[in-house]
Amino acid sequence: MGVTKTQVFTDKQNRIADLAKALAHPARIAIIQHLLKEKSCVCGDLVEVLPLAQATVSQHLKELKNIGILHGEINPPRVCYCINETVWQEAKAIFGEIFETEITQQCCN
Amino acid sequence: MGVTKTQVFTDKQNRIADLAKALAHPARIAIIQHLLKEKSCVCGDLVEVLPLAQATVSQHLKELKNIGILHGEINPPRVCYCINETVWQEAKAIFGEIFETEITQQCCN
DNA sequence: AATTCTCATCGTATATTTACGATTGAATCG
DNA sequence: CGATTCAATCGTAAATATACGATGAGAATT
Repeated sequence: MGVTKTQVFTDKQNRIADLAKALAHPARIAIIQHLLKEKSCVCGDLVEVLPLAQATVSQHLKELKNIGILHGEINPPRVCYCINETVWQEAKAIFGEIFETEITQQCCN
Repeated sequence: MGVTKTQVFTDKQNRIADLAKALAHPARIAIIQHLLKEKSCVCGDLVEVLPLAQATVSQHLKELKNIGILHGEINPPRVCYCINETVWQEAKAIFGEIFETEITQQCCN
């Protein structure tokens, strides 16, 4: 995309947007769903589950790691991924806060 | 970005990703927050609130309209925007479902 | 009819995203 | 040591996103 003018928004707005961006791809949703459901969280398993090349899966994992949602643990010769509970709770709270708002106003009357 | 291979993912995974993508920019978060908080939802008000050009705001509004989160009501010479409660509830349910999952497994032990 | 107001759209420059093959790095196995 | 395995990274092509000035469309006002 182009350059997002992050500096003109609040830290919180930027954080919400970043967390949402991490969820803004079906492959990453699939990765998260898999990690929530299965015990196995080895990278190779994800490559089998997802119909994407290994390099692409690795790239998606990197994004999820960068935002903090996942962390990987090297367990040679494999790498085990799991959800970072702290960030997961943060995301849960942030989205929960947004959606808890009741839509009171009937706009445009 | 590149081409997302949407056809290899489930409809639900794609829908979640699309809704997340709508939230994946601080300007759109700011727009939604404003619409949740204020009564006024006229486009011009948003242009004043956001430190972005009118064309840019209009573009963000269009994206939120496309995904269904907002709808606009022409009220000459203004356009009044409001949150589409149906889609809002859908998003609330979808994200709620994801985050309600308990993280049981202590991965990589 | 001309002006003004509000907002959408066009055109465009630039940056980022997605995807994949190829390669590299690290560690185990034979 | 050489071969193999697993995963990250590199390099790259193509598509998409962001931002903004300029222009266009529609309606009310002067």
